[in-house]
Amino acid sequence: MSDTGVTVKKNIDFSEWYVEVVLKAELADYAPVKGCMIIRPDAYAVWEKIQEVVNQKIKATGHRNTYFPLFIPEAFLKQEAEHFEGFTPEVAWITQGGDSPLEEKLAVRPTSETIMYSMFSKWIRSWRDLPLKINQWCNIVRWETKATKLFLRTREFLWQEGHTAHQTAEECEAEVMWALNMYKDIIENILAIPVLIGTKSESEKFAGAIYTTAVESIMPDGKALQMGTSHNLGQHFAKVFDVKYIGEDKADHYVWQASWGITTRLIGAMIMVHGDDKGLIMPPKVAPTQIVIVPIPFKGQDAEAIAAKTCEIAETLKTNGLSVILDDRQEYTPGWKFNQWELKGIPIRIEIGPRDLKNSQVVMVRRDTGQKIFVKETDILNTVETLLHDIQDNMLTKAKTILQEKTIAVKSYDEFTQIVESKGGFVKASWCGSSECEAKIKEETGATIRVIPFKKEDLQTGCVYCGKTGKDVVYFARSY
RNA sequence: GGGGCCGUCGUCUAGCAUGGAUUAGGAUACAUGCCUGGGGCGCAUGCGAUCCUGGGUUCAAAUCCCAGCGGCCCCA
Repeated sequence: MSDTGVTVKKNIDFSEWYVEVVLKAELADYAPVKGCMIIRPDAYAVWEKIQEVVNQKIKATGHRNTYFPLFIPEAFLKQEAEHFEGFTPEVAWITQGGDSPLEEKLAVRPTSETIMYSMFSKWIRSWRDLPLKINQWCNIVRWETKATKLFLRTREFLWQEGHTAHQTAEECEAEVMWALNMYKDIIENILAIPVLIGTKSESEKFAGAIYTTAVESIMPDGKALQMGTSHNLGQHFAKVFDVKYIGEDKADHYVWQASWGITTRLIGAMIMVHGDDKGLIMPPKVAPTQIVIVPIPFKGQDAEAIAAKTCEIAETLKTNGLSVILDDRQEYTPGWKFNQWELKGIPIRIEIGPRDLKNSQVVMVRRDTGQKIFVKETDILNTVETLLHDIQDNMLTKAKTILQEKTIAVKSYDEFTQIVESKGGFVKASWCGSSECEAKIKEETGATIRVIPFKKEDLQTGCVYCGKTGKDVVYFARSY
């Protein structure tokens, strides 16, 4: 047994498991610069798949892609006080160009609200220019000081940021919810990760927003992970960047704005939620390779027939739009290849050996359950398509069970701390709405409010911390 | 923010306590040839190391000391 495979069990040492899967499945690597990562082809392909789906959804609703500069003048960031205060601890600055110091230092964008809206004020003149709905795919930098965690916490990462301007508060609010639901849909249906949605508390909201909505999920170690955010910026930025339009009523009005984003973090979530002791498990809808075909050749004339058959099947699958690898490498044994492709998380493996040739069949093995199925040659295409759907469904179902198991409603603070400190997960509790209680809970347990759900609930108890009338039932958790 | 652990061929690691002779050793990977092939196959040969970086101590440093860089874990 070599150490090319994962050497620790997911439920024994989760952190180590995660590092090994990421490195050994060749998803990413540490860069020579602290806090930075290299996204390798298999992971980048997942990102491209996410981009494809997001692009399709945002374009269908009239958003267009753009590109804004990486550098933001200091004055812009300072324009909106709360925004500046929120981001300044983790902004990277450029203070010198070539040999000469800059007169005004430039921020490496931590997010693009300010530079974008400075342009919005130039572009928006009349109500006919609205809504303005743009998006950009880019890298951003947030100068983290904590330990690097590939995909989850790096100083530079990739994301998508949508920015819109509207005539009315209602329309803006609808945009915020539209983006949030789009994220929920993609994350659940493409990445097979079930999520909670809701708003963030005052202390957790985006710096400069009126309110922030978020998509949150729970990881197998009981920590929550924010999967995407959609902010209602109201008119805060419009007022400081002077983004105004002349309305049908001939009067000047400030626009209402929304911004929303998802990041390459999603890939980290996918790895954590779905992987097992053998390595990665890719949801079929994002898998760069959906099927791997492994010939089982024996010496003698069968070998050629098997090779021909595997080629033929690979071609058929490819022409039907499936992504296939035919692993006909001579230097590895079938068993070795099985392990390798399982590590990489390919959803379906097809084996073809002499026995199968004789019986006009193939062996299919699904990555999520390990189940072996004998399939008649004539049924291959149908079975593959059914299986891919089943695997996708099964992965979501499994993940939903985990989410359920890891969501526990509590009525007392004792119960609360006990759960947060033992198994973690989402702890559902009443909260009076005060940021003092929220801060105390964070200080004492490390748990923060992940979301305040849109659907009001009543646990029939007062605030889990102070006992006063519960305003909302919210989800707490320690988080990444 | 606080504490701890770690860094030696591509990878995993021995050596470090008690400084010098192991030529810095092994495994794995890689290359070549043969052999194998339904769960990490075997044999042979070969290639492969600024012992993380910089300084210090010493006749002598992978080994001891200091600083830095990078990674991991725990606590808040």
